[in-house]
Amino acid sequence: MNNVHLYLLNEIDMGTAERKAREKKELKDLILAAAKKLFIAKGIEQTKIRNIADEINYSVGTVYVYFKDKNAILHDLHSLGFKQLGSEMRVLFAVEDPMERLKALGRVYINFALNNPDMYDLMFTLKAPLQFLDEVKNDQWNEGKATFGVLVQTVEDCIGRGHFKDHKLEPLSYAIWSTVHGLVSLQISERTKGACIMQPETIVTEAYEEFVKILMR
Amino acid sequence: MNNVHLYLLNEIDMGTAERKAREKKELKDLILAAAKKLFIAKGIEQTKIRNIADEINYSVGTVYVYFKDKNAILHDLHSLGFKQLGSEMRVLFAVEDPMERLKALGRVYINFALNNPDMYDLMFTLKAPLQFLDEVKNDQWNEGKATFGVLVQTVEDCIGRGHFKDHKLEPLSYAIWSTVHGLVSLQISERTKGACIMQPETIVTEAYEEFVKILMR
DNA sequence: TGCATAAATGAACAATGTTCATTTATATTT
DNA sequence: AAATATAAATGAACATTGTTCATTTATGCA
Repeated sequence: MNNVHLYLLNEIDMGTAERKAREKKELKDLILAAAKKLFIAKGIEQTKIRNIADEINYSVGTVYVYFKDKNAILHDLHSLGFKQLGSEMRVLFAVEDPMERLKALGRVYINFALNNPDMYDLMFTLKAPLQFLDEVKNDQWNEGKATFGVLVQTVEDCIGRGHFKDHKLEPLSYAIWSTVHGLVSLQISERTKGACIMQPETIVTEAYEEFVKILMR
Repeated sequence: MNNVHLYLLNEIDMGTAERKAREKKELKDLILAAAKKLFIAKGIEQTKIRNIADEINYSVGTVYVYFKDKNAILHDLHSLGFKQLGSEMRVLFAVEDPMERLKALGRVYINFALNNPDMYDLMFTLKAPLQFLDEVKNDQWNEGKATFGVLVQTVEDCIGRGHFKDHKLEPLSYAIWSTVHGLVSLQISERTKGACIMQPETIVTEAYEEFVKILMR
């Protein structure tokens, strides 16, 4: 047992450890991908852990080796959603005029929500992903904070250019967020179907146009 | 078997039938009251049919004699919620100035939601009460339609007094509904906790003030 | 009092999230 | 290369809960 021996052993150890870590991550990602696929196809409630296991040809128990419980899966997917929405939003920092950027932010947000309604529910409505935070991590909802930050930054830029005089930054930002969230969440929870006279397919974008008119006047 | 006999029999029949109908309604209301109490105390998901049965000292089966399934209970409670919210809103028709009425409608709506968060979820977020509609009744969501109607009527009155020039009635009304819905639903789904710097307790009312400022300018 | 109808019951079932003792595969040591 | 130790995967079994239905109990009527 000389130094060289030990050195080689450690090298090998490191190599296999890395590979194992990579394989673990790959299987975890596989589970997440299957979960997302099934959520989108059949809805979140209708997707059972057994379905996810079947989808990737693993046993139920394996899912629980990689995730504490269903909430943990939901939380990870919720984080993936924020990664996508966040990057779509941050692209808009390329828009110089903050008022134009603000308008575009709303459009991006609305499109994301209507194109990914289950993801949106996970990110902004369901309690499950936040329950995971309560149980396992600290209270900070970093994903939401970062995304809201993009909006606040943009509103601040607007104020810097002389808009929204006599308005408080954060309450105003929260009101704007609420409007677009309300637009899409009423649509996603199907509260526009039986209640409106006009076609529900266009009400969200039409209403956003009215909101923008009011905001910009 | 003479006519008088038949007449008396029918009289009695009618009386007992009425009493039975009343008793049936009373037990149904009892179940609903127990369900509401438990929902508020422990949350909707955490309230089991067995809990409701225990609460009123009846067996599980009895609940299913009076309600098709849990969705039916949720739908009836959702309707009760709309009765309350609707009457609170219609009181405001006493306010002559439609712009003042509009402001007050928002305050009433927000207060209702924050004081009855579980009811609000039932009325505007959860799918369950609407699933009952899909299964049993026609598609019309009459409760929502009537309540939205109060808002539309008020916005129409505002337009009649020269406000909101160049705005479409229903899209604008939907945008306003969306804002207050967004304000309260983000709060109820606890998306303000980890994301905002300021105290989440006051953010809803502060943001509503900002929205009103923008709307009325 | 006996009968018919309605109401209430609760044991049993099905679905589903979760656990854990056991088995299988992989890595390490001799 | 074989033995051993460690890690991963397994699926049967459990707990919870919505739901059903054959049976029992109560009520109204002849």
